[in-house]
Amino acid sequence: VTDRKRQILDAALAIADAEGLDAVTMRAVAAKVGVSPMALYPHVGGKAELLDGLVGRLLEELTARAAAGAGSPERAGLDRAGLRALAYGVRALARAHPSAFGLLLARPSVTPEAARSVDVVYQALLDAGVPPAHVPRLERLISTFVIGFALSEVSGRFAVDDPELRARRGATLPGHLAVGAEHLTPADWDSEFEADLRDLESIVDAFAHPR
Amino acid sequence: VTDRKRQILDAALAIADAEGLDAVTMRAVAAKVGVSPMALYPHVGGKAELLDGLVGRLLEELTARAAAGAGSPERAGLDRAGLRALAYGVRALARAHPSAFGLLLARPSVTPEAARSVDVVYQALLDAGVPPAHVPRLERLISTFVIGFALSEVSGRFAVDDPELRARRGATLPGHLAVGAEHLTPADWDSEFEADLRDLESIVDAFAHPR
DNA sequence: ACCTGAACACCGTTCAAGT
DNA sequence: ACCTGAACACCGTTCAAGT
Repeated sequence: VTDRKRQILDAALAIADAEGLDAVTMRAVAAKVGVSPMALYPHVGGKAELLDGLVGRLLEELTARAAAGAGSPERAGLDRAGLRALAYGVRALARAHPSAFGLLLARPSVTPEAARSVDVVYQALLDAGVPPAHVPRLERLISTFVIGFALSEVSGRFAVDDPELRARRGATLPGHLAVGAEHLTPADWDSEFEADLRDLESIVDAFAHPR
Repeated sequence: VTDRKRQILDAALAIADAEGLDAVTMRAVAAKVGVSPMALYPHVGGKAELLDGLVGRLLEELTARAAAGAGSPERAGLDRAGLRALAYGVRALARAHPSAFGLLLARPSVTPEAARSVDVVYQALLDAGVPPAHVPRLERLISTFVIGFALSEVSGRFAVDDPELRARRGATLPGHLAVGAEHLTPADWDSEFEADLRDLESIVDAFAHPR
C-alpha cells in the first residue's frame, strides 16, 4: 500500500510481462527499482509474499478495467452489463499480463480486493433475480470458468497457435472423427467466449425465473 | 515412455506430493532415483521438459481413474456416466496430487494422452445428442470449469479452511450483506460440484433437445 | 549409450554493519 | 527506519571424462 511497495510490484510485473515469470527474481526486481536486493525485504517480505502482492496488483487492475468497461461509473458492476464488463476485463487482464495471470488461480488470495470482485458478481446475480441461497455457488461457477478460460487461452491449452495439430492429434480417435475436422477449431475465441457467457446466463435465468 | 523415464517421473511426482512443487529439483529427483543429477538429462531433457513429462504422467493417471470409475470398462467414457466419472476423476487427481495439479492449467499439453481425454468428452456429448458443430466448444466449456474447480479447491481459492474469514472479509460489502452470512459458505464441496455438473448438463440438454 | 564429478553462473536469504 | 555488501546454502546446466 505504501508508495515504495507499489513501485516494487510494478517493477516485478513489468519484468514478468517482458521476460516471463521465471525472470522475476529478487535481484532483477531490485535492479529495476535501483536498489540493493535486500532493500526489498522490509517492503514485500520474501519472494513468496512478493508473488502474493502481484496477485493483489492484478486484482486492482481488474476492478479498474471492469469499472472502465461498464457504462455508468457509479453503478459499475451492479447490473448485468457490469458482470459482462468484469468477464471481459478478466480476459483483457490475461492478455495484458499472460505470464503473471496464472498466479490468480495458483495462489489463493483472500484479500479485500478479491472480495470486491466477488461482491460485484454477487450484486449482478441478485439484481438478475437469483435467490440469495444460490448466489455464492453461481459466483464460484462463473468466476472459475471465466478465469480458467482466460488462462487456457493465454497458456496455450486451447492450442490457438496450431489448428492443424489439433486436428491431426485426434485423427484416429472415434470422437474426433465423428465430430468432423471442420468443427474442431472455433471461428474465433471472442465469439466462443460470448457463446459460453450466454450459456452461463441461461443457468442464471433458470434460477431467476424458475419455469 | 522408456522404463527409466517413468521411474524419474514417478520420483518427481512423489517429491511434489510430499514436499511441494518447489522441492522438485533436478538434484532431489536424481537423489531419489539413486543417480547423479546429470544422469537425468538424456531421459527427460531439462527441468522444463521434466515438468511437461509430469503433465503427461498426470493425464495417464486421470484416464486410468476415469476408466476405473466408469461402469463397464469397454464402454468407459462413452456415455454420460463416463463423463461424470471423468469429472470426478479430475477432482480425485487434484486431491491426490495437489501440488502438481496446477501444472495441468499452467503448461499447455497437446499430447496423445490429452487428446484421449478430450475424445472421451466428445463421445459423451455426441451420445447425448449434441450436434457435432457444438461439441468442441462445450468440451472446452466443461473441461475448463472442471479443471478450474478442482484447482480452486486444492489451491485454497475457495477458502475452504476458514469460513469465518470468508464472511468477515465481505462484512461491509453490499452484495455480501444482501446475500446473508448463512449462505456464504456451502454445505460441502461435493454437493456444490454435483449441483454445478447438473447445471452444465442443462446446457448440454438444451443443445441435445432444442426446445 | 549411459553415467560421473567438478565447475560456472545464478538464486533466495541471513547477518553484521552503516546512516 | 531504511539500506548496503559480503557470505551461505542452494539451484539448473555445461563440459570433459570415464565405462
